[in-house]
Amino acid sequence: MDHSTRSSSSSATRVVDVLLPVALDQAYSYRVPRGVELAPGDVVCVPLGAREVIGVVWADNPNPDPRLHNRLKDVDSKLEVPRFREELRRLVDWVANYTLSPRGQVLRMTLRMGEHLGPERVRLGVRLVGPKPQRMTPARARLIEILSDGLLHGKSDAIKEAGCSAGVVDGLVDEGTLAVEPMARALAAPEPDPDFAQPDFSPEQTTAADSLRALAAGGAFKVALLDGVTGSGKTEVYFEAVAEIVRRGEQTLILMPEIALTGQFLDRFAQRFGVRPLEWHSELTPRTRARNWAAIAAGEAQVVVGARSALFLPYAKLGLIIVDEEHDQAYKQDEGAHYHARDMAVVRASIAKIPIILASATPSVESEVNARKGRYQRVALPSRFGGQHMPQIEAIDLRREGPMRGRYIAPRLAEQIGIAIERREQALLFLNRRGYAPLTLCRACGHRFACTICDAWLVDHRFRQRLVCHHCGFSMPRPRLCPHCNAEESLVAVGPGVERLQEEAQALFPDARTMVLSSDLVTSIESMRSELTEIAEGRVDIIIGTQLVAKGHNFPRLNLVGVVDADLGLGNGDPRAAERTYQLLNQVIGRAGRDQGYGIGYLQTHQPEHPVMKALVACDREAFYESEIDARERTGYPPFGRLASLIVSAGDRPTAEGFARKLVAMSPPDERIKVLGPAEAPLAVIKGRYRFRILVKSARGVDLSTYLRQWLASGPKTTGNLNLEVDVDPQSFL
DNA sequence: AGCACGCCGACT
DNA sequence: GTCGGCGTGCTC
Repeated sequence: MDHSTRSSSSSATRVVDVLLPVALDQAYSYRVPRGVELAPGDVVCVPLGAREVIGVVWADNPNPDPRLHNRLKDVDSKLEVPRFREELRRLVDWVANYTLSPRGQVLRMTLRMGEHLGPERVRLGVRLVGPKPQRMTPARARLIEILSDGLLHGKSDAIKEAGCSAGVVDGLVDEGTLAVEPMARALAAPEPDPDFAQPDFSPEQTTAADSLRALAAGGAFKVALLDGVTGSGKTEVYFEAVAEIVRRGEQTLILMPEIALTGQFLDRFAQRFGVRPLEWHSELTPRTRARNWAAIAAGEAQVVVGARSALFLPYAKLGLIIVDEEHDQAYKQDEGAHYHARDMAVVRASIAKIPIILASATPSVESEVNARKGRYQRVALPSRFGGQHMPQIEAIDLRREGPMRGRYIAPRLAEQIGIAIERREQALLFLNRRGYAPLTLCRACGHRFACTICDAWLVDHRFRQRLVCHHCGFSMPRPRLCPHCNAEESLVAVGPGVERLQEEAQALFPDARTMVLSSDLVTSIESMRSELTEIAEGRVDIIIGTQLVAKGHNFPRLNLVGVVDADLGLGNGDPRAAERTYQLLNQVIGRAGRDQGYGIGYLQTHQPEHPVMKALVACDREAFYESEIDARERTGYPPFGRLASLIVSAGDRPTAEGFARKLVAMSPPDERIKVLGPAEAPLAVIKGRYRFRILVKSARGVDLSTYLRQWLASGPKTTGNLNLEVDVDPQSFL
């Protein structure tokens, strides 16, 4: 009897497989305690080793592995959050499978809510309720003055405003002057009003908005490419699709490549919908992150604007995805799971059976080809809003009319900047290079300052007074003597960076107000936004910036853009170099003339005959896409073929190279697939690690992920300091 | 990802 | 003699 009871109770114990947010591909099995009901998608707390982790029930497991029978632990508890929908679980599985990442690593991105889940901490407020105290002090007077409206003020706000301590409040509470009460929780996500403001559209915009509204109302998986030149009002047009989804009571996700730079976007959204959307990015405080996560999961947040990681959040009822600036390479994540957020957004839309809008002024070649082949619906806005013209673009041939040695602003460009300043307009000098100079060398002995653990020169950063490695972060003070030959005053800075450009601009225009915008000078999203506001309000004459300035700001007084080195991105042998240069320069020059409508861009180049420069100068984007699509088709590069890159790295060169060779030797033969290399990676050493690259190239329809998985499973395994990184669909070849 | 376990250098 | 460095390897 004893025996039968035990066996019946053990067969009644349910077991579930729980996926954990750690680098594990496999789900772990846990027993479900009596009285707990669990279904796939439930968020649970389980023991893992010595700690407790949050995981998600992935499946029922009627036949747990008998080898584990007495090692199974119990699920600790079920969290009071909405269940993960099947749509999201399938996305996690899909992305893990495609990118060859452990499923747990992908799951981790969906659970980024911090440790602050649970009931909201109550905020305390303070209010004036009684007569003035008998003893009045300056601090008490300030506090009472602030509260004299009789309304409930946040306790900490009031204290800060009065410049007093919490003790002053407590004292006045004791005397009956003030009362402390809990404050109602501010809504994490106020509701956007789809009819808050009616847009004033041109006929062209109206047509585009109608198409997108129909797409949104269709409620089925469909991809639209919203292809509109800078200044054409793309954002306001896709807001109409958002409004449609808001009316349906569903959620919209708007992905942005660089959420730090979206201050103006949030305001434009508020102008259309009356409130700001919910934000999701890496700089949220843990508390806000948890609150926003919960609002998204509960479906309270109707519109979410986020960086790529927002794609993996557990939306309650996602109805539309918009990928703004879809061509931007910031969508590619190159750490941990290597994924492209635009591509995975299309995957999520297809799994969820919802529409998706890809927006860009310069679509990626991939999206452009999909639109040409009819796989994506093209919605075009070919002209600027309000009859403004696109900026005119001229090349400055540095071989014929370059600046004198050691200077970087050509006379013709300098002259135009002078004219712009006289007109009280702004000029933007664009150079995609941080710091003062990319190389420092000794005039006496030729010594060049290189990073000791990377294959790279040290970049002179005058602002920080240091020489810095851009790959590992190493930095050292700029020495007075050459460390090689001890010569004094012999070090020279070679080549330009934005800081040096500022020096030159300041020398040319001593009365002009200049400002450098570069990612290494940005300390926080807030300071960045305030600097952008300063520029937008016209308190800067010459803006000097890296690619940070290319993205999505509207500077009303900016009509002149000078690209200091238009060739910079072209020479590195990357198959996407031409595309990226075209997109970046187009975007930067598109900053000009958005309000007054007579912008002009100058391209300083050594190769004005290059197809990218010719297409830019002629404002002929068709010519660019024709030549680029043709080249990709000829060479079998994406989207006409597929690529994966394997980077093998190790603490020493022979180990890395030996492993890479062994790996290539074991690649399964397949006539549709070519395995190239190994070759030394373009950056052969980073942080003291030697890197070799293997390139896998296949025809378009080949399932590269499966091929790679089978290959790597049978190949040599990485141990010790050997590391293998797999990147399916690599974007960059550095 | 954590966290423990494990095997070699400078200290209460 | 221990404290602790972070390399290696599990975690149902």
